[in-house]
Amino acid sequence: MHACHEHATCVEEALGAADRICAERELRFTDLRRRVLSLIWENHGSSKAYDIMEKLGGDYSAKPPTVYRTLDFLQENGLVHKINSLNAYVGCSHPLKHKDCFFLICSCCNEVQECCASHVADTLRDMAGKNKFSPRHTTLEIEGECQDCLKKN
Amino acid sequence: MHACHEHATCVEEALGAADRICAERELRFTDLRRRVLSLIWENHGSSKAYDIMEKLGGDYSAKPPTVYRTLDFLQENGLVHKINSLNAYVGCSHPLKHKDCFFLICSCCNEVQECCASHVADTLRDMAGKNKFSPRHTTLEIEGECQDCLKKN
DNA sequence: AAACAGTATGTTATACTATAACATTGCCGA
DNA sequence: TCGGCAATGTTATAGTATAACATACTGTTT
Repeated sequence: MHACHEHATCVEEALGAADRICAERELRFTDLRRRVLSLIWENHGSSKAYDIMEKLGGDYSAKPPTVYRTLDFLQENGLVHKINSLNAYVGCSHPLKHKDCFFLICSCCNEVQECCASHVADTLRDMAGKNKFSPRHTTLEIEGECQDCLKKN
Repeated sequence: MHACHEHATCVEEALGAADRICAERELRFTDLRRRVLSLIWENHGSSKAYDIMEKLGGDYSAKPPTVYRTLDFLQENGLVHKINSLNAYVGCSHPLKHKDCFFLICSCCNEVQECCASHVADTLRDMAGKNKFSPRHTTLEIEGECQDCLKKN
């Protein structure tokens, strides 16, 4: 499902992008934030907050507020997304232009693909408009089976 | 936001519809199930599981599994929907034909409007297809502000 | 009616998800 | 170096959900 065959590359790219974004915005991309983002990207699927917490373990012996605050920071800056239907978090594949994206969640291999399709966003905006509704944030998560898993089964 | 000005009517209609659906499917629409569905419909907004639990109180002194099991039953039979972004539940406005619906959630008045628009569903299905993805269930929740609240503010 | 099977509900305990409130540390400019 | 602010640590608790097992209810068969 994922286009990235050399997975270490994904992680490095994501961290590099985060470095740049934080530098531009004069935000501190601290060791903790870097480590959490890295852990999230090391997963092809989505990451649960408490799993991240355990992986931080050791030196950090992190507690919930530490993890949630870090996740909040990453979300606010478009570096990760929360998947509401899973209570889990995924790295954003294209930070900076991360508006109106949605997710294809394979319940077989657990991978999550982020998509952006402006015509989908347009359709949703039109529909909201017809209902006289002013949208602020859209949660669009489609659960199903990805191509690879369909082939296998 | 809601079309129903005589709110008691909504509740009665929803209970009546549930009666019919359960009868058709030879399911038991027990007192507990009826009561939970009624509590959900008495709210214009969405209902939290633990709030429902408290309202059941008295005679029932319900505990979490009782409430969640009842909610599961209602969901499985299309009588209520879970709003993942709120961890809350709403009554389904048109049970039996409850496929591909989505929600407009006003964060000002907390009302939730359920919508079905086949062209939205079509757009999403196309998009999934282009990504070689076979969708099973879609979570589409749009948070924003409804017409009434926009006017007021 | 009594026995039975299956569904529904009750009960106890616990897992999982998230935040409040306050303390401490670390960074950076005045 | 002092003061201020951002980041992280710490303790406690709130909020959401399920597992596992016990009991009760409903309808059918004998």
